Amino acid sequence: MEYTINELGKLAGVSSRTLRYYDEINLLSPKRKSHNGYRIYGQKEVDLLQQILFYREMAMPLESIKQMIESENYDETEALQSHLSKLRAKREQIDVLINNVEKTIAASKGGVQMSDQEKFQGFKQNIVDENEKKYGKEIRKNYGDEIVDASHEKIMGMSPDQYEEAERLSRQINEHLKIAVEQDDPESELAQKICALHKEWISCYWNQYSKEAHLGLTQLYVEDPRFKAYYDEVAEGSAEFLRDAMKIYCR
Amino acid sequence: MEYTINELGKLAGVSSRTLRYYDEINLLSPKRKSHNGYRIYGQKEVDLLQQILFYREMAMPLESIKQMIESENYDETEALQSHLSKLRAKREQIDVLINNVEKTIAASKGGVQMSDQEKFQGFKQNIVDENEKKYGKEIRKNYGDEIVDASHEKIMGMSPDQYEEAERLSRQINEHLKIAVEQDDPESELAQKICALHKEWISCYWNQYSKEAHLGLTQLYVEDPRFKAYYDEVAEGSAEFLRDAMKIYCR
DNA sequence: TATAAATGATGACGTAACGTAAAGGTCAAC
DNA sequence: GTTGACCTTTACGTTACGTCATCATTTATA
Repeated sequence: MEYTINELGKLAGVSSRTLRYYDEINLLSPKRKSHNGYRIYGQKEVDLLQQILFYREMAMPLESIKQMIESENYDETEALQSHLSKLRAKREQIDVLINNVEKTIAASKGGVQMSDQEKFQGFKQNIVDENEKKYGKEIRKNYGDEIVDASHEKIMGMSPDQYEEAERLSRQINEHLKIAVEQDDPESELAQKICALHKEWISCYWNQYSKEAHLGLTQLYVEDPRFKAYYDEVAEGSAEFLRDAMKIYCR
Repeated sequence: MEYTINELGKLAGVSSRTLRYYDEINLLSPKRKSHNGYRIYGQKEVDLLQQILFYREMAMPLESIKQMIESENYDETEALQSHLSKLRAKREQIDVLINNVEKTIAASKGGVQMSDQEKFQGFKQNIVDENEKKYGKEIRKNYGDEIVDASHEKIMGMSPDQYEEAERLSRQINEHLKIAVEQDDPESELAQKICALHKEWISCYWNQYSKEAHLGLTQLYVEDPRFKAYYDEVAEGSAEFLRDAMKIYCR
């Protein structure tokens, strides 16, 4: 089947402007242009648009969608599996929200009290979304979709206590790092303690821990300018220091 | 409890910029400013923010949220009930999407075929969203939340056939209207037939039909400049004509 | 067959909901 | 007494389109 821009738009529930925009940013170009310059979309484009809309539904920025689709190691079936897990996570989030609203109604009716913390249960999704926006591409490139999705699911399921614990660990690591970088000895007791803390910390986000993945992560801290910037903020050169210490720790 | 801007932001999972922006547009202002000009939020603001985030989660534009909250007949419990029904609708949409993805996986693996129509099942949400954006405020003002939400739920549940039927009716009405307005007789057979068709048409969207609501709707067509523009597009003065014909029809 | 209406194209400007950076005030802590 | 953590306002940038305006082409109708 071939479709004109409006036909495809109607089929998929998007405007023709949207399709023109997608063409403009090279996200989805028509199969060909007819002699009069009209955009003609074919079967392949229909399927691709479906994929794109899946990702868009998940609030992924178009730029990231583009990267994903363009990457050579893009596997459609894998992508669909990732969709599924994300959709399931989203449904769970909504269940949390439903629960929250029901609680709120009960609280407004009866005398049941809700803590301010509780009132924002279910909005934590935002953290995951932000994560996706900021680091999505690189992490997914390095670790694959399943791990990232699993991590996000884990965050979503975290209780306030667990979340607080992770934050506390993170602060502790950073404080120690500042001192350790000064001393500049990756073999020192402090450096190795930091590695242990860091292991604890990432275990808050990962489902299964492996030395290889952990070492790979600290390497990513050095290579990715945004992670690097974060650690340089903590202490100049702490990304490199952490990686060197981790090399020793992971032996 | 009192919170500074960052404390509240952390609690609710939004940025301080967001809170400042909400203050700027008078959506959520702090309880008071401390002597040094810092924004201080109190209990009432915490609760209101929770409400706002609920609506935002449903992709409602902030401007509409503002209108809702500001309207005198804003009833918190009622609003929460409306949240619930919307969340449930959203969960159903996600179920449709999950179904869709599973089908797509099956189609890519086995020989099962999927029609292009089917490929975009679940994205229909967009229609509802757009509706909300364009007409949300006025209709909600006139008809209350339950009716609007119920209507949206009904649209979400429509099969492609049903949807096509509604579209067909709409086109038919418009064609007849063009002729009838020319003749300019609201009592004519044609005019009354149009009313019957229009009843059929809105019954596609409404759960329970009433003459009063129907008459009210055609009155809204005359009063609201956007509906009016739509009907003037069909035929100059057709909004008024339709209302006049409906007055007779509803007797 | 002429002409109106629908559909397409390409700019170009507008918008919502913030992000982000610049420039500067305030306050606890070392 | 100055450093660093928060706060302020001002202002420009961004994403994903919506919405004209203007022009070409295609299709339906008089």
